[in-house]
Amino acid sequence: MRIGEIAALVGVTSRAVRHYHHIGLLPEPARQANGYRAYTVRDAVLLARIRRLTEIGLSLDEVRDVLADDAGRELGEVLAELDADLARQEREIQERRQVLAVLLEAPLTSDGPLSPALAALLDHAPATTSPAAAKDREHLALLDAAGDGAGAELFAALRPLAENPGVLALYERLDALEEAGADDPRIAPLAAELAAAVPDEVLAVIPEGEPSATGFGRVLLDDYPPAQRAVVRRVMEELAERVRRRGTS
Amino acid sequence: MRIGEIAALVGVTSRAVRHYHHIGLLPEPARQANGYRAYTVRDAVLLARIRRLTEIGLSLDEVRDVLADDAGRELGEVLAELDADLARQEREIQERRQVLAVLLEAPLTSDGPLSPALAALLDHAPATTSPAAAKDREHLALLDAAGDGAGAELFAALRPLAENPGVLALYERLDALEEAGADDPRIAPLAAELAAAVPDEVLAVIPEGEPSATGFGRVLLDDYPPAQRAVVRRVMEELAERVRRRGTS
DNA sequence: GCTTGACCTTGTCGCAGCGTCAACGTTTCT
DNA sequence: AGAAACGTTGACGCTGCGACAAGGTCAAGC
Repeated sequence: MRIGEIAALVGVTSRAVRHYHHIGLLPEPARQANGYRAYTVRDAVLLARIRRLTEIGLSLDEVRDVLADDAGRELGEVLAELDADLARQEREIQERRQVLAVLLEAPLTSDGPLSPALAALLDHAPATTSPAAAKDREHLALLDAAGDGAGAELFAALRPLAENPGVLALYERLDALEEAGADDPRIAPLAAELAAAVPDEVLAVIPEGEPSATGFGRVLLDDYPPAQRAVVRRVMEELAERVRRRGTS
Repeated sequence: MRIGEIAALVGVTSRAVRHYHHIGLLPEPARQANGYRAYTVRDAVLLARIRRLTEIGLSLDEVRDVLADDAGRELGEVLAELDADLARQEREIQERRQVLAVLLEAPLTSDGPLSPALAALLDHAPATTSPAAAKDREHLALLDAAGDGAGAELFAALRPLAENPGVLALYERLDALEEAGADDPRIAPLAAELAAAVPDEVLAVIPEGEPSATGFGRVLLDDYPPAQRAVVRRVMEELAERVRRRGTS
């Protein structure tokens, strides 16, 4: 038999047979005078076993192991392990499909899919075209994807703030500072009002230490032009101060 | 932000971030004087969206598509397609696990897993140490894995032959011819008795044409030493003759 | 005898999504 | 000042072959 014949007989491609030779899974048969590989029925039987095992789902390495110690014992182990692996994959797929089902249900935001916690928060926030609000939403989305899962509590704690209609005016006052200098007189009062609007529940979620020391806080500040940055820094300082007072009282 | 910071913030590895740069998924940020990449919050937000999408199961190409036209419309299509794909995978896994369950149930043969049809046949065949019988089983296993699924009917048709206790004696007479010449006088009578033992049901499954013309028949013959080959060839010819007589009658 | 087409040969690249060196420069802590 | 922990580019590795390149071989038809 030549390679095309044995491949067709067993139901694999010639390329696969050569691949099995290359990785030492199937021994190279003798050659004819013209250099063609000359296969025997033994080879075909072995190749057929390889095909059966790969069809079940074994990797070529596992096939090699199973063929190596030709007791049937190892096969049992490998199959059991494979079944466990498939069961795990099945669970993973089901979980992902559940996530997908939720996402397909919800209206699609332009920021891509969000966690349910954040989606709920944004749902309750009023519609606005304020750039500062948009930036805030981006920052929340970033925190959402940060992966540590700590965002959920924060989002829940922010719910009263989102429902507070006075926040819109504060956002507009922040927008007005986009081109202002760091010494603008509007900074101090706006920061005070913003800090006052933050509900106490949020304080419990704020991480310890100076806010600008953590990478996240510093990076957020860098995202703002000078006057806005001054406002945000003051708000963060004020909140940190409230955390300290609360911790000692 | 430097690369390690943005990676930790979003929850991916630095290597992944560089990979996204390499494939053009995430634009390269400006560099600091020392050559380090300097990331902004914009980059982090974009990277976070990438992470959310890949976590859902999108390929990087699909992520690129979704980010490209930033309507939410394409995302819906991609997600639906992804869900369909996952559903398909889930079915495949379930089917393979069912196959596995059958295999784990049955006693493990040294020839590896067999189709249920062949396993049933070999279950009903008497135990023997005859080399010819072993070779026969190998050939059947080969046919079993040949993949065209045509083996199942043949195996069912062979059931009476397997249960025929006289077959053992015939196998032994075939074994005795292992070293014999092609002109041995025992060839003709053995071939006749073997052919007679083959039940009529088998004839319906034998493929048309001269048996030695098909690759499989010729190859099987080559697997035998001369005298045994002569026997097998005569049996095949005899069966072909019976097929013809049956077809015309 | 010559061409055509269907085989065969070895060797290499490609695929998805990074992990993991290598070999080297920068920053930072002690 | 030295070490540890960052950063840089570049390249190979993993799975299981498919696809191509650049030929050599063989049977059949003209």
